[in-house]
Amino acid sequence: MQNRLRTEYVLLGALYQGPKHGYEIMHFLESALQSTWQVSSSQLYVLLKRLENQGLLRYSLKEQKTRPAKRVFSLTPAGKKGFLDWLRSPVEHVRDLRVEFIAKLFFLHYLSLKGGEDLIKVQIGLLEGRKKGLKKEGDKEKDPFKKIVFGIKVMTIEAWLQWFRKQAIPFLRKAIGSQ
Amino acid sequence: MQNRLRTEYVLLGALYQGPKHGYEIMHFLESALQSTWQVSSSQLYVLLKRLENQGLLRYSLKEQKTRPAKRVFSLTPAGKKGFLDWLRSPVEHVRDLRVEFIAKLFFLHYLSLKGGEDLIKVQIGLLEGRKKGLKKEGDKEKDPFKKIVFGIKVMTIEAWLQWFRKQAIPFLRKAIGSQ
DNA sequence: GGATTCATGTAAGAGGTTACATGATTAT
DNA sequence: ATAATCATGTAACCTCTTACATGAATCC
Repeated sequence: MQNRLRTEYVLLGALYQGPKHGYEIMHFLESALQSTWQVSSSQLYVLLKRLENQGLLRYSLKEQKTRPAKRVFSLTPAGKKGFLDWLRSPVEHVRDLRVEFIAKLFFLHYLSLKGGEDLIKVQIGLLEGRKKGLKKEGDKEKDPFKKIVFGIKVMTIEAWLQWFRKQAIPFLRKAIGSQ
Repeated sequence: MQNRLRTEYVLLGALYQGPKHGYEIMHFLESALQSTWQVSSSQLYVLLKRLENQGLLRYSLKEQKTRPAKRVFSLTPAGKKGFLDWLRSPVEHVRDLRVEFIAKLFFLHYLSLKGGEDLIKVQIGLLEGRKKGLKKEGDKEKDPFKKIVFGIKVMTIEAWLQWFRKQAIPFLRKAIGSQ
C-alpha cells in the first residue's frame, strides 16, 4: 500500500465499525467530516473500486426489489491493518495537518481508539524539529523576502503547537474521561 | 481570463520586466520563489503554451547555431493587464495565502509596484470577517470535535493576521523607504 | 571521458471535478 | 405534480507529476 493516496484511508475508517454501502458511507462522512474532508458521490465509488482492487476491502451484494443492489463493503484484514497503521502515523508536512491529521484525530475519537495522545506527542515532536530548522534557516537568510516567508512558516507551526496543547489534547482527554 | 488557473500568473510576473525564454524563466523562479512555488521544466513549457493560446503572451524565435531556437516570450497587453489585476486582488480562501498571496507579495516587492499595503489591508479585512464568522459558528457548535476544528481555523487566521502586521507590512515599508 | 548545463519538448498516468444517466420511492 | 431521496455509476475534462527524448557545449 502506497502512502501517496491518503484520502482513501478516510473511507477505510468509515468501515471500521462495520459494513456499509456507498451511499451510507457518503452520508456518514458528510455529517461527521464535512467541514474537513469532502468527496463527491461519483468520486466515492471510484475510490471504493480502487480500494477493492488493492484488496483493502470487499463487498457483498444485497439485492433490493426496486433499486439497484446495494454493495455492502467491509474491511479485509489488510484494510484494517492499513487503516490502523495510517491512523497512528504522524503527517510529514505542515500542509497535511489541516485535512489529514484532523481526520486521524476524528477517527481516534469517534472509534474510541487508544494512542491519540501519543500520536499528538509524536506530531508535536516533529513540528518542533521542523520549527527549529526553519528558525535556523531564517536567521541565516539575507534576502528579506525569503526571511519573512520563513517567518510565516514558523508562525503557522506555532499556531498548531498551541492548538495541540490547548485544544486537541484536552479534547481527547475529556473523551476518554467520559467513556 | 478565468481565475481558476492561478499558478500561471507567476509566469506572467516573471515576464513583467521584459522578455525571457523558458529556461531563463525557470531559473529566475527557482532562485526567487523556490521556497514558495515550484514548477518542473516540463510543466513550465506546457503552461507557457497555454498562456500563449489564451493570448496573454507571445513569443519570437531567436535562432542559435547549435541549440534549439530560443522562444523568447513577452507579455501582450492582455497579459500585462491580467497580471496586474491578479496582483492587486486578495485571495479568497485561507488555504491560498501560503502560496498565492505570498507570490503576490513577492512580485509587488520585486517589481517595486505600488499597492502592496492596500492589498494587505484588504486581505486583513477579509480575514477578520472570516474569523468573526468562524468564531460565531464555533460558539454555536455543540459537537466537541467540530468545535476544535473551528478552533484551529481561527488560530491559523490569527497567525496570518499577526504576520501581516508584524512582518509583511514592515517588509513592504522598508522596501519603499530604501528605493 | 563523463557529468552538468543549455534548451526544448512529448507521453503516460494519477487524482480530482463536473456533468450526465438511470429509475423507483417518498415527502410536500 | 414536483422535488428530494435512495443508490449506483460512466465520461469528459483539467491539472500536475514523472519519465523519457534530443543533442551540442562546457566544465572537471
